[in-house]
Amino acid sequence: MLRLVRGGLAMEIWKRFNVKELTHSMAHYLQAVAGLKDEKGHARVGDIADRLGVSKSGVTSMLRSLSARGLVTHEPYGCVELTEDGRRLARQTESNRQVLTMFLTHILRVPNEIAYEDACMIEHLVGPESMVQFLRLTAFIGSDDPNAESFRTAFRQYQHRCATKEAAKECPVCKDGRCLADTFPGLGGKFEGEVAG
Amino acid sequence: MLRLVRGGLAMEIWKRFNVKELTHSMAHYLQAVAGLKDEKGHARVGDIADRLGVSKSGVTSMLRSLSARGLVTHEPYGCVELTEDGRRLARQTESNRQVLTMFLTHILRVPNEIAYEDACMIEHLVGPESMVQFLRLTAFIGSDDPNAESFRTAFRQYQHRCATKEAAKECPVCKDGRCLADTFPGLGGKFEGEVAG
DNA sequence: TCCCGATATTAAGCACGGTTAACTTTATTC
DNA sequence: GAATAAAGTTAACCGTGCTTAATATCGGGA
Repeated sequence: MLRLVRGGLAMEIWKRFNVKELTHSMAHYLQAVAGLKDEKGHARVGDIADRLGVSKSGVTSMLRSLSARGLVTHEPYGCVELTEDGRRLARQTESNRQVLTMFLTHILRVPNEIAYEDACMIEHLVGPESMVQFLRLTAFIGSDDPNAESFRTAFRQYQHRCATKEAAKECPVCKDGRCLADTFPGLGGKFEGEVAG
Repeated sequence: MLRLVRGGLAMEIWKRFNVKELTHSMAHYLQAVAGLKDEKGHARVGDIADRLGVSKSGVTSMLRSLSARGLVTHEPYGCVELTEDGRRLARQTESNRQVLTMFLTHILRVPNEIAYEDACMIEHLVGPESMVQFLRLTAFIGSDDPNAESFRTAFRQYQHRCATKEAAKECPVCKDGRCLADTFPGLGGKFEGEVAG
């Protein structure tokens, strides 16, 4: 599956993983700097290292990369500042994480710890077009629109039915009493009773 | 944010990115092998290289890694076979991609190309607990449950309202006539009229 | 059977994102 | 104001996943 990129050359979709605006690490460095700036007024190498659980030399090295991309400024032995681009990307990633976490916990009702981890893994990889739609769906399902309210109730009931094999027999979605989740690879019935709510 | 891992040591959530069962590349190599096996009956180095758009030496090298992890078998100059584990992971990743693509295109109505790319980026990163809930939500919204049907209609209308600033003024979800999408970083109103439907 | 072309592997190198150890700079304390 | 502690940097190294170039292996035709 190819798609054109700027310049006319083609690159397989899966390979674009490595040319994303931000790597997973970079996204978290930017968020660490933004968070420290908020909380303490400044971000220093040691603070970033502590917050991310990496060595100080690792931070120095990553700051070089981020500097080269114009996302932070950092003179040796000084504080780290986000550039305008860096601030924008930090905000965007943070917002993506919030929307995804909200969707996973409130709509899908995935256990919190799992939701946090999944959101953290993909926050920098989901494009803005999808993210805004995630936000719209989350907001709408949570709204007081009467259709949303009745949907919430019905979907909760459906999730409960799917959580036990016996109840799934009367499920309007599942076929032949087989929950879709049963045919879903890698699950092995491990979700019986797992859905909160 | 820490969480315990096997062995009692703690690892920051964001760092688990690098210790996932599969890397992004590995997931796609496995899927390539599975696909070639299906389509041609066998998978050879050159076929994999062509399908993924990488060099043959890159394939050889990656097969060494996958072999070491027990996901493929490959004797020099021979064909590549998936092990039981490799097959399982290939199936799981493929299934994840399908569920995510369906959710993004059918529920969120993200343009196809964008949905494919986003699904491809995150397919190996979303845990099974979240994936099965994605599947349930997608299935339920698409079902003929009357609550689902009225919800579909209402959500489509909401998406349309949000797609133009004027209509958003009457939106039951947005506050003060400001669509949530407007306060969402990195969008800059670029979604006016973008939602199909 | 020998040779050639296709196929595959190895070798060497690169960028990334880490590590530890050694060193330098800055800050604190007396 | 020097000694020392704390903070930061550099150097050397590692594994991953690619690249190109050179080499090795395999299979089919004269």
